[in-house]
Amino acid sequence: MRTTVAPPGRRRGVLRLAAAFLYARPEVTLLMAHEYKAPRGTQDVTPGEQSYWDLVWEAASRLCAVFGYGRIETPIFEQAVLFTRGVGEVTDIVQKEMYVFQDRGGQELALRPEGTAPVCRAYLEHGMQNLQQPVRLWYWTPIFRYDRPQAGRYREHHQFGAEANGDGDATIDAEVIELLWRLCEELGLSRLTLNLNSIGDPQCRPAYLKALRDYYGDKLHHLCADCRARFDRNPLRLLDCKQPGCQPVIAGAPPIAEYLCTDCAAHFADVRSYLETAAIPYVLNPRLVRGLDYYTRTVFEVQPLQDGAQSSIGGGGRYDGLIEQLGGRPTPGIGFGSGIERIIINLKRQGVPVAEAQRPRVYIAVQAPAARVPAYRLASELRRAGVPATTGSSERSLKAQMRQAGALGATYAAIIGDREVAEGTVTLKHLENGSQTSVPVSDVVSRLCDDDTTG
RNA sequence: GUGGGCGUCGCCUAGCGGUUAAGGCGCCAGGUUGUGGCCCUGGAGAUCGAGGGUUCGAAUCCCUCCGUCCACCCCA
Repeated sequence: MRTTVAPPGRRRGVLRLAAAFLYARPEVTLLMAHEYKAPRGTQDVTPGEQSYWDLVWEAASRLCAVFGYGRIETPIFEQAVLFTRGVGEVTDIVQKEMYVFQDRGGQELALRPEGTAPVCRAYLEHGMQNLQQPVRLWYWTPIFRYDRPQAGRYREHHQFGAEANGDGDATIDAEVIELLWRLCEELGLSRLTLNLNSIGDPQCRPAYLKALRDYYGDKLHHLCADCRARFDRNPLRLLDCKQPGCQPVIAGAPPIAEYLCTDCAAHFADVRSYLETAAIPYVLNPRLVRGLDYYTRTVFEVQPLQDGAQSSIGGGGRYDGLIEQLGGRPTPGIGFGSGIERIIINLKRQGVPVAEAQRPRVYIAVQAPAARVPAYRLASELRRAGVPATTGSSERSLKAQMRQAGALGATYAAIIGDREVAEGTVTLKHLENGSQTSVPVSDVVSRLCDDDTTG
């Protein structure tokens, strides 16, 4: 005998039909719980996380003030050509990671994929060449890259960065590096390495690249597929391949230090000596190269000692050709970008303490309907006096409100009920030692302002 | 873009062909009449990521997609 239950396929069909019917009614659609999710690779920074962000923001802004850098904010999107021309057409950032779109007027725009080019654009646009040089600027901004997300790598992340334009002297290199390093110090991060290298300039780099290609030319069959691609596209990158099989070849490669022209070599020696003067513990890393086309001479990067993958928490370098590339007069520049999320990951890993969440000083519990207005008036007066005050809801029992007061970490609970309304008082309970007293309403504000230490 | 692991209440986890899908945290409500944190009791909360398939029967097996994590690539 056949069962009356429809086979699964058909049952689902019926359900689908019902669903289609429901969805056809807009008022129902709105009620259906829908899966709204933050886009892939993005995240919400909830109140519980803010202490970390505040910590980094405060250290960064304080240091920038000390170093004499002024904050600049540039638009979150720019003409796409700014980046294709500035960062380099063949870089990964431009080729496969930019969020590019057309606005309704047909302009090609890009969500900012890095911080340096916009700052240089603003430098030119505002005629900052006419200010005292160098012009020292810093920024804190979201950065967008269409990448495959993983730990510490997001499609939207935030960077704190600094740029000094208009002065090619090695002291500026040292200053900018010192700023980044001091940020790490101030935040209490330890076990970090500051890698340093010089990749030369248009005078000497071509000769080095030729030497590198000559050396690699007959060894391509020993290399990984990535390296064979790098050989054509970006030979400097051959040097920092992590494949074990490529290491012997890298070890025998000509070191760039021997190919630096006298100017670059002298500049690099100066940078190093300034860093030593400031006791900044750098490590020379002849394999350190950077992925953006605009870098010249000094390049640097701060890394945690641990794991290798996308661990860099900040890096940068000199870009003496960039401003000219963007249409300005030849103008030297140097800067860095640091990833806030990655800094925070390391703060957490290293257990760096952060401020605990903001807690109300007083929680005002409403015991009876007659107390609603007096309770709200008291809350308003307290806030006006700068005392963090949170009110309970008269819809909940006193017990529930007291529980909430404790959960929020309030120092005091101010209880107002029929008795207090009649007497013109509030019952003030100190939640840590449990003591409570009756206080005239008119005294509560001064009592909670002055009395900072005891109950 | 390439390769791999994983997806069960808000969070952490059990279950791995037939269970009313279990527990902890958190949340809510009680433990007598106006009071928190500990304890006790109860409750709400999960179409087991989504869609398809195999099967009498699927959270459990297969496929696709999505998400997430790891490595590569790249970078902060």
